[in-house]
Amino acid sequence: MKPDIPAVSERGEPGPNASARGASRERGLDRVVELFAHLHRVGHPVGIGDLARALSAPRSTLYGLVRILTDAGLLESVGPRGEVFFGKSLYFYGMDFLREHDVLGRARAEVDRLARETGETAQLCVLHERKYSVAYMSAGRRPFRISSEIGVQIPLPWTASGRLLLSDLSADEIRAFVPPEDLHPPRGAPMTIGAFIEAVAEARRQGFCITSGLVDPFTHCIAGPIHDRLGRVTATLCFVVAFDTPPERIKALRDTLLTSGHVLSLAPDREPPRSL
Amino acid sequence: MKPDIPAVSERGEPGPNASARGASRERGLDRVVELFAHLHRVGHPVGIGDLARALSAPRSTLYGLVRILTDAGLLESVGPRGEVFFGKSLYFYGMDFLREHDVLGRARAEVDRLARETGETAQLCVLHERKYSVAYMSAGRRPFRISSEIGVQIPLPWTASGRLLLSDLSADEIRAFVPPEDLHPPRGAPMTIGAFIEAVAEARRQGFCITSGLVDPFTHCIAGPIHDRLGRVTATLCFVVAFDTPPERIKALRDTLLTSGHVLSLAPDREPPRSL
DNA sequence: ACAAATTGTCTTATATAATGGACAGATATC
DNA sequence: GATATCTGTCCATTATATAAGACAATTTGT
Repeated sequence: MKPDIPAVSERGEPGPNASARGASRERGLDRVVELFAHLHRVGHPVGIGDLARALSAPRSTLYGLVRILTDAGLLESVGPRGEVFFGKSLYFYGMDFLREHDVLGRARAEVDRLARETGETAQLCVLHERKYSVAYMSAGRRPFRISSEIGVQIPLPWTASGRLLLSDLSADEIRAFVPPEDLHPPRGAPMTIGAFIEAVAEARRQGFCITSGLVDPFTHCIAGPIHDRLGRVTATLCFVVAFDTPPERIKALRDTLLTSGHVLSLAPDREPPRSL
Repeated sequence: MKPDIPAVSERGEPGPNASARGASRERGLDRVVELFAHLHRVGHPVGIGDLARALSAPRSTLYGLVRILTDAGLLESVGPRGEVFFGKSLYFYGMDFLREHDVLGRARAEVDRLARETGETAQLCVLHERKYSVAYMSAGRRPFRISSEIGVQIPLPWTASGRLLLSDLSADEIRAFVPPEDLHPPRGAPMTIGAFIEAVAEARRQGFCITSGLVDPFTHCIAGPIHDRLGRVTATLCFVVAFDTPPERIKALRDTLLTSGHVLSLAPDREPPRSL
C-alpha cells in the first residue's frame, strides 16, 4: 500500500510544540477504545498493520494490545493473514446488555413482528454517540437496497427518528448536541439548526414523525416513540417505505407504530423497585 | 454487602512469584479485561466500590478506568448509586460479531424455530473460555426452571454438547484443555478424565450425544453438532427435555436436531473466496 | 530471479499511568 | 445526633507499559 502516509495532521492534540521529539505516549486502554471504534466503522476484520496505520499507533504496541485482547476473547484472529475482529466475549457482553434492557429485547421482537405482518422494513433506533443508530432491523418483503443495517449511524437531522429521539432536550441542549456538519443532508441544501429545533418540537407535539426522501430520495421514513417510565423517549420504531406508498397506507402504518410503541412503553424496564 | 457467589477461588494468576513483594502494578487494560469478566459473571450492575473489592484493585484506579469506559459507551452508569454495567457500544460490537459469523445468526433463528415447533427448550452452544457456553436459547412451552440463560457457562464434562464440542481434539489436547476440577459433576461421583475422553470419542463416532441428569437430575440433554466447512464442530444444537420424555420422542427430537445441524453446516460461513 | 514490502518477535529507554493516601460530602447505622 | 461507611476527586511518587528501532522470515510485486 502506501509506504508513508504522513498521519494526516497529527490527530488529537499534539500540543503546540510537541513536535520537538517523540509523539506523546498514549494509554493502552485509549488505543483499545479507538481500535474498537475503528473495527466497528470498517465492519470487517482488519490486519494489525492496517490497524497501526489507521490509528497511527506503533506496530509493536498494537501487537501487544491485540495479544491481550485476543487472549481475553474480546478480539479474534481470522484468516491466514491474521486479521482481527470482534470476538466471542463481545457477543456475550452484548447479550448481557440486552438482558439488562429488556425493553430492547421486546422491541426487537416487535420489529420482527411488524416487518412480518406489514411486509415493510421495520427498524428500532436509538441515540448513540450523538448519532441516530439502527439498533435492530427486520427487512420487509420488497427488495429494498437499504443502507440501514444494524449498527449503521446517521446524522440525527437526516432522519425522522432523530427528531423524536431529541424530544426531551431543550433548544440549547440540541444546539450543543448536534454536530454542525450533520445539518447538511446528503443531497440538497443544508438545514439551519433553528429549523431542526423547530422540527424536533413539532415531532414532540405530534407524537410521531414522518420525513420524505431525507436520507434516501426514494423513501419515506415513519417513526414513533418508545418512552421510559418517566416519559422520556428512549428509542423509536420506524418503517422505511417506498416513495409511492399511498397516504392512507402511511397513516395506517403510523398508527400501527404508535400502538406498538405505546405497548412497549408501558412495561417497566426491569423489576420495578430494586427489591434489596 | 452481597455475600453472593463464592468468588470462584481467586481466578487468574497473581503472578508466579508475585507474592514476594508488594502487589505489583497492573496494566489498565488487564484490569478492564477482568472487570468485564466480573460483570459477566455477576450478571447485573455493580458499584465501583464493590468492583474494586472484587478485583482487588485500587479505587482510584477504577474510577479512572470506568470514566474512560463509560465515555466510550463500553460501560454505562445506572441507578443513583452509580453502578456500572455493559454499555450500548458492547451491544453494537456484539451485533458486529454476529454479522461476521452468519452461521450463528442462522443457528439462532433455527433454535427459535425448533423451540416453537417442538415446544421443547432449544439451545445453541459453543466453546468459550474452556467452558460449554449457551450462545442462544429459546424456552419451550413447558414451565421449566432452567438455569440455562444465554451466557451461562458450564463445565464441559457435565453436558452432552461438551462431548461434541471437543470432538476435534486429541486425547492429550482434551487432557490439557479441561480443568481437572470440572470433572466433578454437581451431584454424584467425579468422572475420570479417561472416561470423559472415551465419552468424547463415542460422541464423535455417533455424531450426536444424549446425557441424562448430568447438570440437572431431572432432565435429558440431546445434542447435535454444527460443522464448519472443514468438518470441525463449531457449535451444537440441543434440546433440554424432561426426564420422563419417552424414548421414541427423544429419538425423533434427536433426528430433528441432526437435520437442522446438517443444514446449518452446509452454508458457507461468509463469502467463500474473499474476492478482494 | 530479485527487490520491496510486510508480519511477527525482541530489546532498551523514558514518559506516564497506576498507586496509595488524604480529603470532603453523602448515606447509612447505631 | 454521633459514628461509621460509603462515594467521588485530587495529588505525588515510581514501577512499568509504550514507543522506536533492529531483526529474520514471510509474502508480494515485477
